Amino acid sequence: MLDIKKIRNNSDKILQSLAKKDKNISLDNILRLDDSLKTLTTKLNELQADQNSKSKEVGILKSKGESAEDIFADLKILSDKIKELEKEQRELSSSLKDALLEIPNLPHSSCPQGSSEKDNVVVVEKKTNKELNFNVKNHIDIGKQLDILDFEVAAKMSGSGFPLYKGKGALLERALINFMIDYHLKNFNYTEFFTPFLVKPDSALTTGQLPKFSEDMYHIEKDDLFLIPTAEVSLTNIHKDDILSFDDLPKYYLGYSACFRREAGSYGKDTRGLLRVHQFNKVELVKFVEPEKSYDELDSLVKQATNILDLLELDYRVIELCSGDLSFAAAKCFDLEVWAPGEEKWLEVSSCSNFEDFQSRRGNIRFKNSDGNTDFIHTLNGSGLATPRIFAAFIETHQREDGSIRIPKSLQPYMEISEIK
RNA sequence: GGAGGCAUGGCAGAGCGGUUGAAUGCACUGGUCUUGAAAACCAGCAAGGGUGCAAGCCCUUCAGAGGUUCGAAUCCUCUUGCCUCCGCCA
Repeated sequence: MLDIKKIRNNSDKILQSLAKKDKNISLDNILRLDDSLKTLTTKLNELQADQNSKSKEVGILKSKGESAEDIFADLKILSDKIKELEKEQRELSSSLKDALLEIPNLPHSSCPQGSSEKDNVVVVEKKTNKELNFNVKNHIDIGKQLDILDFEVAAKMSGSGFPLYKGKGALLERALINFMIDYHLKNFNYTEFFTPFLVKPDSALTTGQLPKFSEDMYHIEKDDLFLIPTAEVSLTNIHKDDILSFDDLPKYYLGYSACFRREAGSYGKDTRGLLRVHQFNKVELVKFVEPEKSYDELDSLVKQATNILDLLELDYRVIELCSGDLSFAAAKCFDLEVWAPGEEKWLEVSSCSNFEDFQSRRGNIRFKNSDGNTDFIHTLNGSGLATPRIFAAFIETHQREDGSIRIPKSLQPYMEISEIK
């Protein structure tokens, strides 16, 4: 959520900046509502001040045992008027808030300009694996041949888009998750969480999934709960409505979760096998940091996620998203993509974003700064990483001519085998 | 699922329908004292909004939403959360 004061005072600049993300945004309605609300509030405050002072007089008279009947007539009129204005104020401010919740975050000035993914910038590209000089298979064929993935059986019970990992495949999936969690825990100062997978609407509002993107999530109607599309939702809401103390910052949180996404409307495009699924596993990193440091924290976040790919011996690139390709809540974002030689495609396996104070305003997450004043904190998150596409790229990259899969050194302790065959 | 209890400032914890934004303690900040620290003493210390160059002034907020009343932290209703007991259960 953007700061209404900033919108009020710099509407042209803000609109210009928003247009880099979405040209169709208008602030007219918001400015109009804000103006009405301000006028109304000023008037209401005057009446309330009058009411307060007169009520105080009543208190004094009563304590002396004197009659206050004369004042009551005045107060009755005041009271009626105030109730009327208060109702109007409630309506106005809730309309204003609803409108503000629909406005995306401003892109950071350093983001490349552009309207779509075509304008994204490759900042790092690292291909260290040798070209495979045999008949390269894709992950679906490998999965079938080694009997580690079964999409047919999964579809029988859940429909398409729900992978079933089997045998060494299930082991590999579990090993990847544990390896990634341990890596971040051992090398950086993260606190591990295992969070709820279902959350209340308010939580999804904090991180920006609601109100605009309710169609993307699974919703349990009976209990009004949403299945989390990412652990970002639960991890960020740990501090909803909190005021964190400056000495406790930065806070680095990590959590594995299953992630659930409806992916409505994405049929047919890159949906084969593990490429786009409704349920997947992800280790998520979330940071709560002071505003001055959030861009340094973004850099280190990207590095931390990237290191995993180095250790898994995968080919990858880091993409800096252009303004037009940024998500709703992000001010700046880097995507990590791995090369899948069987699919012959780059697969997005991580998204590392700085939200600045966009989420913290929505979730009312604040901190006491070094001056002792409270201010909204900056939040960041990054996948570290999402498994299904890692899994696909992993078995495609490490496949051998004889059909087996090589397990890199880093992962061997987690699997206790050096190959899947 | 059934029965009951509770919800107040960073924390703990008072609070009669009326000069209560809210006693007190802890924590925190500044000062006095001290070579320094501790202790003691003094002072300050909620958030949000409006207005003003500023000092300041005004308004709102006692889980949330409604209601009663001239006036609500205090009374009523609903919602949410937590706790205790019973039932069920991996």
